[in-house]
Amino acid sequence: MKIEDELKSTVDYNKSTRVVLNLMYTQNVIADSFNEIIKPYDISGEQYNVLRILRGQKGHPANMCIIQERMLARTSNTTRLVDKLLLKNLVTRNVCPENRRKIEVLITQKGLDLLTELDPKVKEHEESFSKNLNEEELIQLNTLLEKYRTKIN
Amino acid sequence: MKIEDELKSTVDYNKSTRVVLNLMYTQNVIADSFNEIIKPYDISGEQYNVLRILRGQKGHPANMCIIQERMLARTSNTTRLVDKLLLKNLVTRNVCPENRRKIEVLITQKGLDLLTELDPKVKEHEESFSKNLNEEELIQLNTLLEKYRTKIN
DNA sequence: ACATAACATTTGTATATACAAATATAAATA
DNA sequence: TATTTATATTTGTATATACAAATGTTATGT
Repeated sequence: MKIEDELKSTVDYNKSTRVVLNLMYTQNVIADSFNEIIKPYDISGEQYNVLRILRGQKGHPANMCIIQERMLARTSNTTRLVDKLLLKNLVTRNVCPENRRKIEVLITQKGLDLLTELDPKVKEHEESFSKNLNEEELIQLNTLLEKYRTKIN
Repeated sequence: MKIEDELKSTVDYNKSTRVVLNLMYTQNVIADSFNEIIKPYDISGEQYNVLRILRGQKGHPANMCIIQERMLARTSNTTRLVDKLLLKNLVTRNVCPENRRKIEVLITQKGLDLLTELDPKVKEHEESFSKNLNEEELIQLNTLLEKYRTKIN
């Protein structure tokens, strides 16, 4: 559906505006649908994102800086995000002995189990959208997005 | 820049995952850059969005339902969003005489002036990204996004 | 060694958002 | 006309986020 119709606009946007609105709107559609999936598991999208980052560490601890720079949305508060995960025993948190400024965050077995349970649902979610495009179009969309966002100085 | 590099991933994502992450991440880049623009004017992105909807009404009042269905992100609280705009005298709010359940929201001259001042900056913002693509690619990106998000039942 | 700067994280506070329940009005039905 | 249902908005509450300032630790320069 055209973005103008989604947003009930009576006038057509120009191409530059359309891309911005299309991107913002599409991201919202994806995020809403994703939130439906994780809602029963009582974690937020951001919390899920952190768990994924920690699993990607493959046993190596991640400090706050690392988590922050790998997150989709650079939240200003990784501390409180990790707090929430800690309360649910999905991660552990310890002061790094080599550099006491740093905090070592690790995913627990419970956290890994949660991700394993979610994996097929997340895969299904991703594919429910991507199946609307063929292989070539998927590659094209990825390429265009990467090209689009890159600010040239 | 590849999404894997942006998110400091050591492994490559599959195509479906890449699109989701690319979309989420790109939206964040755009939103962050947009927030920079409006920050000096002391309004949030959502508030700007509501003002744009109200200007689009061309003098016709909009009620809460209309505002909500035209917003990029369907916020669960249009009331408090309009509250904020009201405090800054950017909109007026009145009970609709024909249907006292409805609220008529109108943009004020002050609100229109603010938008006029922001217009060139917003245009520049949109074009700073879209200039990375040529005409054909822009059309392609819009088409792919519209196709991608459309859930087939 | 001491002062200063840089780094990593946390905390305070104000604002924003999500969700459900409450309120108020209008329309439909018996 | 009284009752129920539907519609439109608001409010309460809990949680999340943004931003700046504060804290604690390590590195650097004199």
